[in-house]
Amino acid sequence: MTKTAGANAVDERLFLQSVARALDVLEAFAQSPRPKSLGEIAAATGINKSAAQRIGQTLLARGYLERADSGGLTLGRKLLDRSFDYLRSNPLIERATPVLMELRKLAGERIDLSLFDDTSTIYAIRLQSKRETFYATLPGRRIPSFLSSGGRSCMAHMADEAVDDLLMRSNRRALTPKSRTELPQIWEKVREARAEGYSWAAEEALIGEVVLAAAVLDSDRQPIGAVHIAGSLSEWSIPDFRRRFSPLAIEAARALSV
Amino acid sequence: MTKTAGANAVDERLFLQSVARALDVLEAFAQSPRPKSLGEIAAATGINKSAAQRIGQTLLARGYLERADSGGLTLGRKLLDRSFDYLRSNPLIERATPVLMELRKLAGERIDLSLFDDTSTIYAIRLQSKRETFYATLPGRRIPSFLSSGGRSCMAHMADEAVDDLLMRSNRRALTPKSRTELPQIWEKVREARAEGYSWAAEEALIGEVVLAAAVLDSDRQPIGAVHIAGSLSEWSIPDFRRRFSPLAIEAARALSV
DNA sequence: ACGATCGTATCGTGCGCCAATACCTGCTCG
DNA sequence: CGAGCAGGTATTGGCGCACGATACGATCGT
Repeated sequence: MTKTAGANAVDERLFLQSVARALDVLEAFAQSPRPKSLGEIAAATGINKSAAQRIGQTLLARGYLERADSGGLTLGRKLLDRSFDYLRSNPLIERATPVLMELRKLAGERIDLSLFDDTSTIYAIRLQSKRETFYATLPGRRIPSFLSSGGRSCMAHMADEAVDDLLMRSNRRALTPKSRTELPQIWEKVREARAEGYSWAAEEALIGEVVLAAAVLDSDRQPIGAVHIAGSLSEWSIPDFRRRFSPLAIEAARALSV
Repeated sequence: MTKTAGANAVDERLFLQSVARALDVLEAFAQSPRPKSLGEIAAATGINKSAAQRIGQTLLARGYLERADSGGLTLGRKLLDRSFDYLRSNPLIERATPVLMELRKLAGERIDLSLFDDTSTIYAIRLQSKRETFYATLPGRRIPSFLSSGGRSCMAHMADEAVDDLLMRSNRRALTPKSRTELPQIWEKVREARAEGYSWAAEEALIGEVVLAAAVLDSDRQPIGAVHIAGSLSEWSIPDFRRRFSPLAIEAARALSV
């Protein structure tokens, strides 16, 4: 449970305990999304049963929790509304959508837009390819920045110290046997991304998958996200894939920058 | 702002005011997703500036709000995590994903999975078609049940009185000139859906679009969602579209039921 | 029949939140 | 140039909301 410390710290006296607890309850489902009883919620969040009851009832009344068939509580549909509002509110996503649709038509492969969020990277928009058979590539998924091509392409636009700092704070756990977890290996990819203008990764997050990504920059030239193109190694060699799609990703990312 | 009244009412004494207010703040962005100042938030939610400040700081610290460039507050990326958790937690979505992917490969048109939520219908999964050019079809979008093919296909599985009740509670505002807003017109479509096993709608939500949908039922034979297939009227005549895709939608919905 | 665990309900107390207020800063006016 | 406004930030005393212990009936599995 990273506390999002430092970046946006807040005066303790302005911090609402009950609101934070309510968020704790919702976040408790991140670890295991199964329905939970009041007792489980209390245990998972470290609050007592009474508080869990009150928070549960409140979130239930508002639709952020729902009764499960089992009698327990599950996450509620209202959460989708809030994430919809977020997607609408983000100007990058608004202007990215048509560009990404066009890109997918052109490339014919899966296109993702990821948002750079420090040590992790969030897939915000996912446009499946025609022959996609991989399991649930849901929007909202987070991937560690250090092993995603999108994260590395963003790091390529950061100062060396900032990259080092990010990598030090990352929990560098491998997702596949091919995941690069050692600092020199990752730095090598970051430098490559700086030279080439994009980054690529083969089977570092998912076996059989090759991805390349180019960073999207804001008006201060800071990376805010990346455009990904993902394909299957059963259909492409890595050199062919890079040669064919890297110009497309770079061009799309450039169009979305600033 | 429907209050989700009745369905899950709650003892007032267990209702946490500050949690509800925090949710009010997040929901305030639904009306207009632009960044808001503390004053705007206070005005939009009916709380005073002090409370808005405290709630804002708390949600900011947790990542559910972020500072906008302008200095105001916007929705935060953390909202995407919660909606991701919801999607993972919903068993229908889990088992639907591979089926829908297969369906899209087969149909070649846009596929949606919607969740039936009383007077409105939420698009939970959206698989774009190759030639999709329509503007941003984001997941989490809500459409009134009465004019969506998915909503009507769900109504077809409800008792007459329940349908009447739902329609009476709906705000039957047209989205396009072709939207059916009068009760007899809607009932006609519901009866048609009962007879055919699916429902269709042409240009009732979006000009140039034809959609058909079949309901997904739970173990109690209650409708919980629908499988949609959407195409463009520039490519299909309505009879051709119905003839070709209705069996696919019905079959997929049946596979997902129970 | 039983203990365990579920959700629900009650209640007195304490402290966490309330709202008013003041402060500082950067605007945009006249 | 200074008044005026709206922005975010910080402080405070007092009230009332939320706290947590506790108890209740229902439903399980044994």
